[in-house]
Amino acid sequence: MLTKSSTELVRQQNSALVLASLRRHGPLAHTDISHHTGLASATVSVITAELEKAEVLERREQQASASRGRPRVIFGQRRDAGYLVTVRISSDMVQYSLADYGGTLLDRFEEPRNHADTATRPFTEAFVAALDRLADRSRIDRGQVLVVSISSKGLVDPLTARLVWSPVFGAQQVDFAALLQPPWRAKILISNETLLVAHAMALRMEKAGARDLQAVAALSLGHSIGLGIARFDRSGELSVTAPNFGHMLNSSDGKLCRCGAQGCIEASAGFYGILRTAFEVPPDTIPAKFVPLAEMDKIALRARQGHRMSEYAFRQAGLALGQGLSRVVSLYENMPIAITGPGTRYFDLIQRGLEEGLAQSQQVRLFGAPPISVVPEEATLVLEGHLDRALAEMDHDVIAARAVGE
Amino acid sequence: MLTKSSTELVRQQNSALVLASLRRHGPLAHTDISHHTGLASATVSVITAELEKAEVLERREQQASASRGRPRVIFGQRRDAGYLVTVRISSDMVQYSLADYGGTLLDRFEEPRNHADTATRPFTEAFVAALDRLADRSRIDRGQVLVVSISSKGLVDPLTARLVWSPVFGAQQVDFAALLQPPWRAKILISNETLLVAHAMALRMEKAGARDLQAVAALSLGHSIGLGIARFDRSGELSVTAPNFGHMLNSSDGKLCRCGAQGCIEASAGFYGILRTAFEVPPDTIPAKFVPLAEMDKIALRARQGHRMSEYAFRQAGLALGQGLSRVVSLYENMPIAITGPGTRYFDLIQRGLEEGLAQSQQVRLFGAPPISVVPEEATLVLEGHLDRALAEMDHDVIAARAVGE
DNA sequence: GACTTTTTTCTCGACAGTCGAGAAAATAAA
DNA sequence: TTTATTTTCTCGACTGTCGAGAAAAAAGTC
Repeated sequence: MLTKSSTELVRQQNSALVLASLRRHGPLAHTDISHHTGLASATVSVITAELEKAEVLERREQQASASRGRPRVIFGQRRDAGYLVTVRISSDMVQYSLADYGGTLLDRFEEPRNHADTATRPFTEAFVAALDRLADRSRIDRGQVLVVSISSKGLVDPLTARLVWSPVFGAQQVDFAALLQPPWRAKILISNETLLVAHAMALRMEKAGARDLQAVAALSLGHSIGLGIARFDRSGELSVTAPNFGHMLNSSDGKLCRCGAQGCIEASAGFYGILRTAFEVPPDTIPAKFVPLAEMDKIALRARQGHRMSEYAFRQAGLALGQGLSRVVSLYENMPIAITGPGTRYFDLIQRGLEEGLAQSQQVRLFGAPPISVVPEEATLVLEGHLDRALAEMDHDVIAARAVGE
Repeated sequence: MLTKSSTELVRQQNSALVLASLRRHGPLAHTDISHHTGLASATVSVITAELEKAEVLERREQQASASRGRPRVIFGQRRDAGYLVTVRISSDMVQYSLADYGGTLLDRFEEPRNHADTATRPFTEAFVAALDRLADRSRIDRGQVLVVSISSKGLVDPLTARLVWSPVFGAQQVDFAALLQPPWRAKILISNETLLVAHAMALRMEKAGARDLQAVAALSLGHSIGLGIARFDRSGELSVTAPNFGHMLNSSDGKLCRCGAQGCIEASAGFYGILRTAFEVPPDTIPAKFVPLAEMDKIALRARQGHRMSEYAFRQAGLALGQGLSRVVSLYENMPIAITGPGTRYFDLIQRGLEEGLAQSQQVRLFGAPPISVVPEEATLVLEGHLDRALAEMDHDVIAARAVGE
């Protein structure tokens, strides 16, 4: 159902536009804002004045007044308007970061995890302690942290802010919102990790000036397989999803996946799947909990030296990925695909199978194979995604707060 | 990118809201419009007055003034505010319908097609002649037809209004816009047939009061296999797509599809695929151009009587569909699935395989199988979809016209 | 150092839109 | 004929955007 519009919503939309253009282009002068947003100068004045009064924007003097004329007044986010924490959960460590409203990283540390340990209790305790540590070290009032953005591999329910299924905790759910007691009042965002990568890739490509960009997919290769899809909807807004790609049925080959099903893509293309094939272990063997990169490197080395079974294992992984991606483009549309994650270092071994798998479908035969790029720096992308989503959320809240009179 | 908002856009949005509520609930009084849209009474007055002046709405006296008080003034669409034509192209016939702005069907006829005939020329000539015939028979000025909505199975490019790949014309494209010479000024809409079914199903379910409805999929079974997905996006608007489901890779079983690829779902689950398996024809045999329903009925009869190969053929079809649907819910989300098309009459033979195929994926194991319903009246649904899309387009144009001062 | 030029920001009045309250209209019941 | 009831219509207040031009603030010019 459509909803009614009103003059107040107009202001909200346009305020959001001003904040968004400041996010994209950095601090801007009145004139530039007007130019980027398409709003009349007078309108920009009213909006910036309001955001200034709300202590969200601040004026900065222009450093070198290059040209003559009245000097520009540059508006920028007040860094202390709020803070955000990002938490990146992976199987072997948890990374905590603190950033301000300007998007500047203030603090960061990692805590190793024991991947054998699947209990949630030690984790939740460490989580609360880590947040306290972040706040204390930077001397930030806990109430000033407005968003905590959490990412993990696996399935996520953004509405209830819970992990539905993760490789780390399985089906055990963690209610993050309940962990943050009163001095804390942050909103919890929870996202699939590869969703954040796709989000960041879409931002990068948009910034790089890809004009007719419709959608981008990110594929993360590692112990598990993740996919994120970022699409610009009709209204031009970015909407990202993390389909259950790793556990989508690939083929009824009986390969046991650690999720308990058989024939998942991950059972062929995840590190444990590659290892199993390379060592000719029966496909219904329960998968290894964790495969160190060093172990994978060894298999890759053998494959590059011509060892048949190792070569075959990587090729089969590529095939499963290619077939899976062909299904993605069949069910969505052709879109550029960015491959990230630790598995990118074996891309040479995977590529052939991947292309072969892609080529089998009508979609690819008709429209050609989607452009594939390899972007190894996954961690950077994840952080970019975290920041953009958390800051957008904060902007949104700032604007909504005006309505109830803050 | 977000776009700026303005008071004019507010009026557009709210006018659209009024027209949409009139579409959903039929002719309404001032008070009811206000209630349904949430707009203030005064606002409704201004909007209806404007639409009345634009000759889009008309006042109708209330028939039986049941209660006392000032009698209500009912607003309804002026039927003569514009007309639309729907064209449904299928392999054996083309159906033309004419409807008015109120959504009432005025005329309809069908023209048989020779399915052996894949040339576009005879078709385009018949198309133009049929449109002339519709206009003449109902004595409607050609300029009054504002939308021509065309549907076919296959892949469609809505932007250029062309069929990209259809079972009827293969890769030959038809430029419909070029066919309509000046007295005609209708806008061409072109949609995949099953997309319209999904659209109509979403409308029906919304009307039936499904509150938390996120998405619906429609699966059409016949000589070819079609899928449509209708989703309510964040803004609550319905967005529908027609993924290339029928030609998504199912498995590398070497079954030749009529699209030229191997292993498509259609090659197992389309009528020609079922026939091929039932008759134990080698899977790389070039598929039959057309399988009469009577022929399929015979195979189904044999299957129901226990003939092993026929039973197996249907079961394999179901398996391919189930596996395909499991991939759909893995890549999108769990959603109700409505099955339509001539193939629904064999649903009893397909069901087991379908459920088996679905059950293999983690998504289904975690969230359960999506609810499946059988809705045989495909033609009705297609028309409903046509009407809703065409009328929405007309409403949209009416409102946009105000901006340039009509 | 006073004036001019240039550039930017700020301010004002006009215009478009929504909203709530209450007046006006139109009917049935008393 | 009057009253009660229901609906539509109208008016003034409020919020918002926009264009034009005034005001501000610097550098250049004589």
